[in-house]
Amino acid sequence: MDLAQQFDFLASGAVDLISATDLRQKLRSVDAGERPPLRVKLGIDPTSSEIHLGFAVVLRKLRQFQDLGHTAVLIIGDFTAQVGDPSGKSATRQRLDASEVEANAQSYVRQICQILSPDRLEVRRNSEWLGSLDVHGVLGLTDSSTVAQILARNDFRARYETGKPISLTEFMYPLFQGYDSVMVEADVELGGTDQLFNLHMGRDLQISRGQAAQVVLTTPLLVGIDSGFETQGDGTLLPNKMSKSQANTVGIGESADEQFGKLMSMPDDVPGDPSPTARIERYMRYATGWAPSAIDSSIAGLRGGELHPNIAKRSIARAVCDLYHGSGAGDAAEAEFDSRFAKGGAGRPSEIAEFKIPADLVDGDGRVRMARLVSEAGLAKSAREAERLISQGAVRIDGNALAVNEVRTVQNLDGALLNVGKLGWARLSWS
RNA sequence: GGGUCGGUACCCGAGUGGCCAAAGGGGAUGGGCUGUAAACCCGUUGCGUAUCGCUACGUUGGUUCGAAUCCAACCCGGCCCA
Repeated sequence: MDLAQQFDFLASGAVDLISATDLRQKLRSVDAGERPPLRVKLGIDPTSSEIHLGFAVVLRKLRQFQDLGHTAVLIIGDFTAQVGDPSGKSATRQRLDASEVEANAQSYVRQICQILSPDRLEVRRNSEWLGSLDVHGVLGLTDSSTVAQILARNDFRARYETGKPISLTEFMYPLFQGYDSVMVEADVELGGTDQLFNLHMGRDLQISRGQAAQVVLTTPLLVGIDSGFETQGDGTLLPNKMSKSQANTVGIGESADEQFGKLMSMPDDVPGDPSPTARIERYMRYATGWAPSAIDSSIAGLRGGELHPNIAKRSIARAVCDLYHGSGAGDAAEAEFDSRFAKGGAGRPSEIAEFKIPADLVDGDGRVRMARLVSEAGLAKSAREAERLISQGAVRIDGNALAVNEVRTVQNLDGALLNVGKLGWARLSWS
């Protein structure tokens, strides 16, 4: 690739690029052999154990830098996770303890290797330098910014105006993230658009420490698979981004069947977006890895009515499965999906976990306490909830709804198929 | 530090001595309709070998036959003043 192509490749899909000139300049220096490949930083706070499709957007951008020979510097925010990033938050985030953070960090590194190349990858933890920062060091960070600057951020302002608490540690967060850039001497930092302020902080701190300012490149946020949204002060609707705290994620480490099912069940549209197929369009752009020309023609088809939304979703779901489980995984997941849910399908998954009936649920005459059985099998949160489900006819044994006070014995339950609602299945056994 | 308002279930929020396991909404969930989509309609939504018990309205005590509700102290948050 020549320089212009490199630039276009890296800048494609970016929301903010600060600045294009800087990036061109840096690429030119590398190309001319005047400096080593770029150090491209991406920070991730190990606040949950799963990487989802939303974060994959920026990870794949990082991969593109790797593919051009640059170095990916992945910062595991094991220190900052215990501070809590306020970005996009409307409430104070719960702080995590060190052991949770460590477990999440290890899980992250495993999953990230599904996207990043292990070559040209540098993984650092920010406790390395933040953990030993003394009061002098902290004060040195604070004098490069003002309360007004930080308070001007939308997420802080909204909380301030509605009387929600903002902790001082959250105020510090952008500084810590910026300091990471100084410590790893980042040439470029990537992030979602909600990270723009934090990324800018990195530039400011680098300049104040005599380094060249990093290039900042942000990628779009992916909406979640739910239909939720928040109404902003000016009345516009802000759909939920994909986020663990909203429980609207599709994890890259989830099974292909789960991914497929989740993607099929998401709404087509997005609150506040006029296109009735807006969500489908966004997933095409940000989750599939398709070529821009293919995406454009599919979207035209959706809008023109030649492409049915259901067909489009199937394509997206197949693409995602193929991306994270290897070519062919999408077809297999789709076949499984159809056998379960399409008309005339068996209605159940091809593989069902076995559940041994616990002895303490069986009385002297061999009768089994059904409500407890359903909850012990993990198909209801409590026996009480299981009772409700039974009364609603949602609990089936070998396909037949269980009546409220119906008596079942271990003998006739051994080997039976227990099913709750559309998704809960277990093969019972007794030994 | 002073003043003042507040802390209710997963979330938002009503309730200010018994009719309160606590209105309403969101979310979730069972079902109908469908494209396992949305919208829409109906049901459910603390736990427990259960016509009863336990836990729950910031915490701990107290008043009362009886407390989310009244009183005291304490903890936490918002706002105003310093």
